[in-house]
Amino acid sequence: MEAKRPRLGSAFLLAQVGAHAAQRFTERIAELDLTPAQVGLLRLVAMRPGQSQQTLAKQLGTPATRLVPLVDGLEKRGLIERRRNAEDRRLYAVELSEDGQALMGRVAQAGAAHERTMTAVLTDDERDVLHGLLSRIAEDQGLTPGVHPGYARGRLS
Amino acid sequence: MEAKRPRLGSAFLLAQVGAHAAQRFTERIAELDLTPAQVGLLRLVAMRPGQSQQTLAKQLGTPATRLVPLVDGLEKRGLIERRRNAEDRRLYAVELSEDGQALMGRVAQAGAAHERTMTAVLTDDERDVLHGLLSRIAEDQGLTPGVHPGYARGRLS
DNA sequence: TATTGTTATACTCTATAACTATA
DNA sequence: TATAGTTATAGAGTATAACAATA
Repeated sequence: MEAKRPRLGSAFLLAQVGAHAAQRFTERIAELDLTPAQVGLLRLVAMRPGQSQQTLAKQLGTPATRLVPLVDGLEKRGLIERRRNAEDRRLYAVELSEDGQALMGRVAQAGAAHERTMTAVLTDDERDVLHGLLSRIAEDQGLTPGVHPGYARGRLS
Repeated sequence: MEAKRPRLGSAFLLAQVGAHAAQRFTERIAELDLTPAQVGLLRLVAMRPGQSQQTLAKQLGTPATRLVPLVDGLEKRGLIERRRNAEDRRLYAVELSEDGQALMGRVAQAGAAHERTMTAVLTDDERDVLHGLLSRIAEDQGLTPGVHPGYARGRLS
């Protein structure tokens, strides 16, 4: 029973390969006892330390209520710290702890290994070309660098 | 407060742009009162008509129990038909109705429009290059043509 | 006994809204 | 009164397992 093979557009391929990439990365960071949501938050906190939870939520496009248990878990593991803002004591200033910074180093290693396996079939030149095309699409589509759109909808990967 | 801008790898860009592409496509087909899960099933049924629900579930990588309400909804709308297999009456033979085939034509139109907007920033030559690179990665990673990996984990996007 | 399809239950996850503390 | 953070509730969606029909 042979299947008809419809022409698959680049948009579908992007969604398909992108979901696969997210899935594989999820498996890798699971070895560090981290979920994609946690890594996304850690990455944002690493990029911009000291922000309030409301600000973080807005940047991730997620309701603030989702951040509370996320921050709770990472704080209990000693990866991030909530410090009270002296000027406005309603606000927290969320920062990475030393352990958190060390863990982000391991996340970066996992990301590098992930990068290699995902693009293993390409030559170095082709990798550069792909990166350039994807960067231009990301910018054209108004995507925030380093922020996965999945946060806005609860679906991570 | 300027942010450090870490080097974003192609793997992350793939996940980010891919999730965005899936999100935008979801919005487009919502105008046809369809979800990504429904479109994925319709596409598979269109490619290989007459298969049983168990076979469909295996190809989508999803538990068979998820297929039941999915098929139910599409059958009630008259888009697909469940016919009993005469040789083995435990099995259904799932097929597209005429309305279902017509709707898939509109889905294809939505997909084409989606394709144009997603790659609007690229030249024709660049579109071909991107399609070639993504196709090779998809094959190298063992992805099934036309099947979005999200089915296997419940997350569609 | 094995397999297809279905139903039922429990579980996870999410958002909405109400609540507390601070401004 | 307005805002940051938290908690509580209810809802949607999922998988696991039990069930009925057919082989």
